[in-house]
Amino acid sequence: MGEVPLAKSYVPAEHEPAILQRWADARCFHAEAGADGEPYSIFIPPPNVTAALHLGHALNNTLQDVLARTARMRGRNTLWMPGTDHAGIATQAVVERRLQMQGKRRTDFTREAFVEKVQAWKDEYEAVILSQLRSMGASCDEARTRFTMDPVCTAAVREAFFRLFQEGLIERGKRLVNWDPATQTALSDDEVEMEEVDGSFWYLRYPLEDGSGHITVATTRPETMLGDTAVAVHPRDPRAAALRGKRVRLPIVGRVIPIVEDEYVVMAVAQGGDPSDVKAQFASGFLKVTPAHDPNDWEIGLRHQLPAINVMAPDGSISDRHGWSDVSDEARRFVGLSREEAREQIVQHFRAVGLLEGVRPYRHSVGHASRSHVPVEPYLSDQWFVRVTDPRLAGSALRAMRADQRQSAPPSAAPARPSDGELAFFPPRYARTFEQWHLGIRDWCISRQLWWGHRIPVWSRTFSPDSLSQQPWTARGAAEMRRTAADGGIEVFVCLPERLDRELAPELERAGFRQDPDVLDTWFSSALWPLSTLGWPDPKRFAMEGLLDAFNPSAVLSTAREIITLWVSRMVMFNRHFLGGRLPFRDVFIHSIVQDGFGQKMSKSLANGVDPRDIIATHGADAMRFVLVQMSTGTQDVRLPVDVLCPHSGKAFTPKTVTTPSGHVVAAPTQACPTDPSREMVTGYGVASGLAQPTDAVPLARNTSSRFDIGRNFATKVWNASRFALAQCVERTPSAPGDAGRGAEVEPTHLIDRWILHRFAHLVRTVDAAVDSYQFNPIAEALYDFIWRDFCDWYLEGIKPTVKNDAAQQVVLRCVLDGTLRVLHPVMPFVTEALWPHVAGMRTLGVRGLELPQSPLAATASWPRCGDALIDERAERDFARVRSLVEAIRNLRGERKVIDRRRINLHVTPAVEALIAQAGGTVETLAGIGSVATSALERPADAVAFPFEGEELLLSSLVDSVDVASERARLEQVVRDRQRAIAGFEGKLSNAGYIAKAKPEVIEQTRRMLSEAQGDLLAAQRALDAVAAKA
RNA sequence: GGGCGCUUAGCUCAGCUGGCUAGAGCACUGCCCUUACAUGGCAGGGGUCACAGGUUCGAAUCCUGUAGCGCCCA
Repeated sequence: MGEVPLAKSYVPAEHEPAILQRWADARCFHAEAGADGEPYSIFIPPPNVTAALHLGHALNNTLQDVLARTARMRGRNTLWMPGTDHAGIATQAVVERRLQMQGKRRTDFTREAFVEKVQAWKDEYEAVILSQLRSMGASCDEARTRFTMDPVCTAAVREAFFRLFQEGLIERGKRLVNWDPATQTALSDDEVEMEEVDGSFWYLRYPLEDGSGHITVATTRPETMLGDTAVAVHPRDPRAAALRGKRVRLPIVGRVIPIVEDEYVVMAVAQGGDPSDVKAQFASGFLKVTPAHDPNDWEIGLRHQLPAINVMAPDGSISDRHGWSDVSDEARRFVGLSREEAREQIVQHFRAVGLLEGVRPYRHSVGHASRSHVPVEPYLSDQWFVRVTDPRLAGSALRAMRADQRQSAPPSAAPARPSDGELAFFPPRYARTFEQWHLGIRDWCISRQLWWGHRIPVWSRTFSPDSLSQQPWTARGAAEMRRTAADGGIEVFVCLPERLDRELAPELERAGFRQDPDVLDTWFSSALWPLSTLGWPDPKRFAMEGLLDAFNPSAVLSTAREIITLWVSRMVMFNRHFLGGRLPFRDVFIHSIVQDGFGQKMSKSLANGVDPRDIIATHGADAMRFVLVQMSTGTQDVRLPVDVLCPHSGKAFTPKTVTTPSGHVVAAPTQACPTDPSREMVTGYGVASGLAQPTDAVPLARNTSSRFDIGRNFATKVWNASRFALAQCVERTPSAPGDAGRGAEVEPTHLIDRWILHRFAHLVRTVDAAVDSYQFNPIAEALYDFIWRDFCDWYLEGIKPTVKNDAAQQVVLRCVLDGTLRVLHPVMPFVTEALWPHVAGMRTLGVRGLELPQSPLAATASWPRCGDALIDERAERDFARVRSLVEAIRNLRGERKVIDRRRINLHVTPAVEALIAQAGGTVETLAGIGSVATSALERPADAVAFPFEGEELLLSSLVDSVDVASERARLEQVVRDRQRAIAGFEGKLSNAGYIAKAKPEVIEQTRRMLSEAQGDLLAAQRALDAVAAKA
């Protein structure tokens, strides 16, 4: 080790595979429950198996890896649990779409055969996702990789469902759900996207029953009028009193329905509605109430005990077989029409009979199914629900919140639970999202009419009341629930725990019971992720003893904003419910969203996401990780302009764009080669939209982005700085066996050595604080500034003349390099691991106060421990003076275009001479000084003066001849500059309020700066006089 | 409708509890292929901190309002 000379530059692809292999061989990311160190765990938010990961995932996983690697190096027993999610509806949809292209449908197959096809898709993408994670350097415990439909996860789902069922927290209910008539399944709220559509407001006249006239309702969905069971008016509407107690006769249907008063109704402007409210401008003041087909009407129906009449079939057509019984002859001709046709014909009818008062165009947002893109129908149907509104669930989630992040008092609970008040959000503002959600939470519909997912373990049968005998199932370990159906029959629901499947399921089926065909909402199994992956409820069965107690609760969940309600909430509720109040994680970190160059979120459906493997190919994994960490600020989402990489020429270019039907800007399906326009390529959007297919001649183009250049350059810089540092350490003293890095220690004496150690200690402190508060951008900034500016620009340049012959300085150099690679490792694991054998292999002596125990791998090296001995404020101050002196001189050199090679002479005062002596050659080296003269007595003919710390210093032999005019101009500029500064400081100091109220140290600092500026001014004026004398 | 965020250099973004002359990277200009690094070095130009009020000795930072952009929930 340490003998192989380092190549001239760091080429990621030449190192990454070998390093991955090194980590795999060492199994250094595998965690066991009983291992040394306090447990630290993170559960990966399992990515959907619908598609490969994009940079949004890469961002989240990089941040988790930074946390995991840091924890591991700090000596924590660290588990990062990887895995993937089956994503019921999304995955089924992609597979169905693929079948559709072959002209087939799901129903052409048996359920088992179809599920097998989805399984094949899952296997393919699971493998892709896991390999993406691996190539990013994610330090997951691969041996523990889980999939949400693994047997171990299924066991948890079954147990959770059974317990909730037994506890009365699962119920069968007729509710309005978001129904997708195309796929004929219920959708959760988050599977519904609002889209702006051009619709209309139709104004329909409903005659009053007593023949005294009519009222006019305004609606955007006239076809639902068949199911109207009331008309509502705002109680403050001036017309309400006269109508109180009256009824209307519903046209077409003939149903006589009441007029109710409800504050939900938007008043028309003419009746006192808010003129600035668009709805009020369109409102008639009367609202048709259709509880079975509108969520707001459903609520009104509940308030006024109105019947709900469902007039549609699951496919969205008008139907008299799903709850509509009072079908009149006139209404019969609408039965069987699609909802679109029904709308048209009903409007037609109203027009024909003179009851259509008007139509006004209206643009409004309508919920669309996120997968099938058809308008969602609020639909009354039988579904399974989890009663999350129960205090045992939602209330428990609220009580878990940390007191300082809560706006409202938590619901009281007896008894208090162990993790009450421990859940914290970073950034804290997201606590509000969590709290608001739980305060307004609604029961959670968990059935999905799909084939891909966890099948609902409930068997049911309807009995007539007289034939219902004693059912034997509960006595044998099952749970049972009964309810009376609309037709008077008794429905019996039997829920089986998994262990009884084999025995009881066949018996149930023989007894006429049928298993619910539906599957559970994906989030049901996701909600159990921190439990199921650790073997709950039966760790022995899966050889996972001890894991649950060691690694649950986890340290932190890192996820995106919208997940707070979808997933975070449900994990908190379930984990606490099933583990006696224990939280699934103590901290929740919400990361920023990666957008494309047009400010659009990267998404699979838009295909504007960039595959992390593309960036790894062009820039390397470390470069990608560094930039992602750097982009992670607490406030803003991140814009990432994406370029296309031409497969013909290898050139990156900005693609031509098109606007999609949905109004998004994306790279056009095909692009021309930037050097040879006759050659073309296909973009990711081209493939995803089906508008283009890659071929040999027109291949798929990968993406890249110049945003990652800085990361690539930084990795190169680290590599070369290390290479140089290693080359300086000529006097290698091989470490004695067994002395494990705690041998003799060196006490640094050079100012520059003391300074860099101080800076290093400061770096570690900064990174520690940033990691602990989940502030990722400051981690990257601190590393970059320290390594590039402090270490490379100042330290390495400064020690060049001395280090070769100074063994003690070599020790400092090696130790700082070693420590730096450690602190950098969590962000850039590959380049640090590649350098590690060379650097670690060379370490012999240590520096007092800096603990760097030896380790065979950077990944398992311990985090640097910096003692107080490294803190040296004095060195910091003195070196700051050195820097400003060097900068002043360089500034003059730059202005005069003095080439770097040319040595110049410096004339200084005794005070500055002392500083230069203390710096021990650093000033001469960094400023290109040939000689330092102590006397300001004589002024060489070619002298150029500059102020420094209030004194006049001179440089000579800068150039062969001095241009007096430009010299004067420069000095006059200095004078003006200082005069302006002095005026500023004096203004402050002459302000009585400032003197009276500002902090003393602030005033003191202003005074110091004033006096220095005054000294500088005098020096500049003296120099100006000297120039004038010459002219 | 409720909630949250953003607007700082040409571009992408820092700037925490108010206090040095507002920073970084890229881009731009000049000089330099000096034996770690041209994926580099040195120097430089560039900002009425969206707008209008207010609080304060002092505001990019705190408060109010206005305009624009975006996200989440309903």
